[in-house]
Amino acid sequence: MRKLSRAFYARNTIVVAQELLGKYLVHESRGVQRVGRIVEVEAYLGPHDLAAHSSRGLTERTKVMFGPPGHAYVYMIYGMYYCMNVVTEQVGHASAVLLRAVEPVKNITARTQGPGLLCRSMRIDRRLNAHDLVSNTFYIASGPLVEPLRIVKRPRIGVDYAGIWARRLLRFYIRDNPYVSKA
DNA sequence: TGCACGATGAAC
DNA sequence: TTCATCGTGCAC
Repeated sequence: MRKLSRAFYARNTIVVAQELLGKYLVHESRGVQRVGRIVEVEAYLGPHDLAAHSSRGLTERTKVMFGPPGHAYVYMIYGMYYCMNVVTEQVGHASAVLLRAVEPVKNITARTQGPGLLCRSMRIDRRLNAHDLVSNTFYIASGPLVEPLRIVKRPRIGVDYAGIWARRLLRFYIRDNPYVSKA
């Protein structure tokens, strides 16, 4: 397992999103290290992307998106779930990749299909917002070399309000992987 | 200071 | 299709 560096995140968001597939999300809390293999993501391309939170401008909630790459943007949705994103590109670009599903690898017992369940199963909550992912307790790593993944591209989920941006193929997942969300 | 609503998930 | 549940963003 090789921890991803800041340089990995400081690149084109669509590239980072697709390369995050097959990587390992690691979170250690209260002495328990949980690991999940990322199988589904969505790219959010900055303030001009009407589906992205950063399209509302720099606010208290979205300021992490406007910050440096390689940090976690964690927010609460519908009053009961958290969603986790990885900030990409350069400071001010306000782009991120939403992690939508992982395949359980270590110390995960609950379901992991969908962004809310992913966070619940890996004990990711508001306290991890703005956390640096180039760290020792919360990070993403690459595993042993594998054959190229078959990646499916689809429109993003739950962003129908975003006009033409809702139709762009910015949701990526590993073909035939059973842990991809059904939505 | 109030209020409509959401990058969800589950039940009906 | 409806509902749980609450922080955020914006209207007033």
